[in-house]
Amino acid sequence: MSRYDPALIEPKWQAAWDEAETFRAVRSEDKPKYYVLEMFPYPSGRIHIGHVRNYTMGDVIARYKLSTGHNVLHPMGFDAFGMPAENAAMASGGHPKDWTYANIDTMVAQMKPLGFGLDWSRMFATCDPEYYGQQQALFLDFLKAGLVYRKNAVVNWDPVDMTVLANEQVIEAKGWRSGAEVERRELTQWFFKISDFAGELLEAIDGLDDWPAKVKLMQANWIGRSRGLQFAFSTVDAPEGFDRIEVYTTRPDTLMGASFVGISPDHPLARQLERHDPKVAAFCAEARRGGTTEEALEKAEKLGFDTGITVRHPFDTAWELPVYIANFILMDYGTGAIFGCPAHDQRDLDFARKYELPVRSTFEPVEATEFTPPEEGGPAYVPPKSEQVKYINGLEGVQIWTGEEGVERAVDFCESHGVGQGVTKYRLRDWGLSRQRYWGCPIPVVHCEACGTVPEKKENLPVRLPDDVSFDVPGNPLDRHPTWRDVPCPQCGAPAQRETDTMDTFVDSSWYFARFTAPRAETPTSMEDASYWMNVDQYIGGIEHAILHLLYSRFFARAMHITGHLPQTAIEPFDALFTQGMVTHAIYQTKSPEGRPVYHYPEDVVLRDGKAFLKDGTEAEIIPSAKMSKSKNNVVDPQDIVRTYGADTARWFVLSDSPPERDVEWTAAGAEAAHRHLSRVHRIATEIAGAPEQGEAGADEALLKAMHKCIFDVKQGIESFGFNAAIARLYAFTGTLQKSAAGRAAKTEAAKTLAQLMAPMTPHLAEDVWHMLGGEGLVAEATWPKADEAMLVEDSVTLPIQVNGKRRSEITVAKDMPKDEVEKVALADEAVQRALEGGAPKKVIVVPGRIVNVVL
RNA sequence: GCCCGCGUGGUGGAACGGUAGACACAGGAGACUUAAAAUCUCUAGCCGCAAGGCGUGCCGGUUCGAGUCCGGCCGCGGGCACCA
Repeated sequence: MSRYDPALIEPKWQAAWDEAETFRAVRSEDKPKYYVLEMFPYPSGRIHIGHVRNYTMGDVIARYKLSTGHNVLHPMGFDAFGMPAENAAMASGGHPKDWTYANIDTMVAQMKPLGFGLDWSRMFATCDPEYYGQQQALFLDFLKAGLVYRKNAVVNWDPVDMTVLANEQVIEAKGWRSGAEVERRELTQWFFKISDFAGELLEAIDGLDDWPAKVKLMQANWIGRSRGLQFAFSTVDAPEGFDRIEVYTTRPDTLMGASFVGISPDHPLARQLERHDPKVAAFCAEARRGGTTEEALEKAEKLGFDTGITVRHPFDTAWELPVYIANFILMDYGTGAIFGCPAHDQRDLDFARKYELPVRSTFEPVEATEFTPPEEGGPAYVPPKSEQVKYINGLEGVQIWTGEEGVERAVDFCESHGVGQGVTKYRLRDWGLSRQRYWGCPIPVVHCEACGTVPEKKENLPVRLPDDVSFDVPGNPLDRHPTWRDVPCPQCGAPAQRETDTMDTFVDSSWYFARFTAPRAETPTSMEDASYWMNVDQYIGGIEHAILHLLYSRFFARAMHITGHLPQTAIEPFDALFTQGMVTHAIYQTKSPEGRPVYHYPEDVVLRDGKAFLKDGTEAEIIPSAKMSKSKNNVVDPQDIVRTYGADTARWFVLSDSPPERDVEWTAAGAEAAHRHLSRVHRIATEIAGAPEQGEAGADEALLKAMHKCIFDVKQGIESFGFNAAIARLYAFTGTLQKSAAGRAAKTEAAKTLAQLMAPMTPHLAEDVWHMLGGEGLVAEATWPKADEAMLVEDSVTLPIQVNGKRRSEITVAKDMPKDEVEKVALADEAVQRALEGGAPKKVIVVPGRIVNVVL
């Protein structure tokens, strides 16, 4: 009798699938299509157990859909541009290209043994010139369609290395290499006009029925539609050309509580003042220090500079408000100027107290018990806008309105008095795509002294990255390349320079899903293929991409439609989205004599009675469920797992213990258990031949009934992403099969069905069992079993009996017993009688088929 | 700081508002074995001999009934526009 030997069977069945081209996606109209996609990986060097979980989930769906009669597209590629390749080149010489392609080779070699049902013939990397050339073509079409433009924007500037830093390279407001204090500096950069689509992208969220609600909420908040008032304050003693300051506010109802006007250090007025007043210049320079992230800005101390300029209140021209330059106001939002209402905004209140500005409430709680108004030292009063408040100092006398009513009324009032107008604004900013780096897709334009910014001609694409570059000095090698920049102007032929910025890597990942539908097309997409395969029916990836990647992709799909690269039906490219959790692993930690943590590899630790010991007997602290990280020595390598247990065990385990949307902790014991179970299934299958021809009375029927229940539950589990629940059912059914006294025919049928039900998760083992029991062809190509409804019905049901909501007993009754009968049986129950103490219940609630609750 | 999640036995987790702890790990007991491994059986939230009581991060609310819904807090995680 052969033992379960994954090292033997896994390569064998992988070869069989290759031979049969089982997973080659073929466009044909005879079957419905199904496109399943996992977020493609960055080629960091090795695949991670988290990848295994992600791709296994996709593979379960892909294989399941294949067995339900679909043409399945399940591709794989690499998101291959980005900083780590340049960092590697800086750290250890070499070229980003060599590093990246070597990593891709390694990772593909690690992925293949896992037996994913992927169409490898469609593979590409975003750093392939064939891919980024098409991306350049898209860029040129977007440019022509007015979807791209240039403007100034701030970057993190390292004044020592003289280079632009990514946010992650700014550590505590200092450059990661130089340690120099980072400055915000303006550069002219390229932008996609995503803000033109803000309203559309927001409204279309409603149609994304199969997206997680939290992702939709995050996107909606990110786009951030707000209703407010835009109006101008007239200034007193301001420089020429600044007789008005435009402000935008979402709280015009607090206008009578205004106490100052704040402008961004980058506001034109601040810029003007800066030119003539060294004190202003010093303040603005100080305000521009530190990183560019919203988090850094929010957490920085709120500072202001009194310009000495004042503005007149629109409803009381005798009332003058001071104008401050304030470091927390962004030029990108609204108009770069606000009015501050300290009573109803904590940040404004902190600011007012610091600079001794007046505080004046415009509304208070309807019932002002235990309320300390901000005037008297209380915190800013900021109730939800849906809550009713009492306007004591509003524009229209004393009123009780909700905040929403107050805002709408204030907009109407201001408009009717000629003070500004109601406007809808979005928080969403345009997408800056310029990166001052080498390892990215070159932006295909040329700067000509005579013609200005000129698009490269499409026939000259791809604009290839030069290979002869070095990374021994900071900055962008394209900038200092001796010849690459110099090209004739595509328009006039005069000497000109290429754009040296490359594209944000989010651009690469914003359309790869479309490219997979025709990966070798000579245009970015092929309409025929895109129309057939799009949309992605099921997209699977990490929650960390909830906002940017997914929003950019939604924008790109719209832009690609406008430029004729995608059909109208594909403007929402992902029909269903699933966000999976991480794979975590315990950290084993001891302390060095100096008290520093020392991390130990799992293989150097012995577990005993829930405690961890090193080889020398020292006990190590166990930190459970930690994100895997190389520096913490708690990374498990899929290759090791496959070598020890086989791919099926790895696949089974990553799906089994936790719901897919949550994190799962990798434990050696868990992997061990998964492997034991798979061996058991294999053994059961080999033993069926020895089962008696005739089973015990009723055993065949009981087994087949359990089988149909299992078919039903597993289908349910897979279709609802309840893989862990499906696996729990498969464990149970395996136990039933093992113990069954059924005859050989019934057992064979049950085991073959078990193989089919396990096939999406453990495809190699399933093929082996299927083949062993005389299944025809490949189980991967077999039709999914159908549950027989008649086998699912039970005739009696067990109901719990509660007394006052606490379970006291249970009764078993016929499934269709009428309510009043059930009530009678329940009341007759011994435990209920004891609780009643001879009295009558106040009420009896009978939920048919569910529960009985007796209320005393 | 802002936005979004999550929190259930020793552990991972299950549970259309309806028997909290399915399934699994670790543990305990037993069978088989000269012995071990492998395998199989039983057991198992906590306290308690038991009857019973207590239990889903904490406090409060809605409900006949709350892990699930609502409000407030605590802790952990994701995102915050140049990490991918």
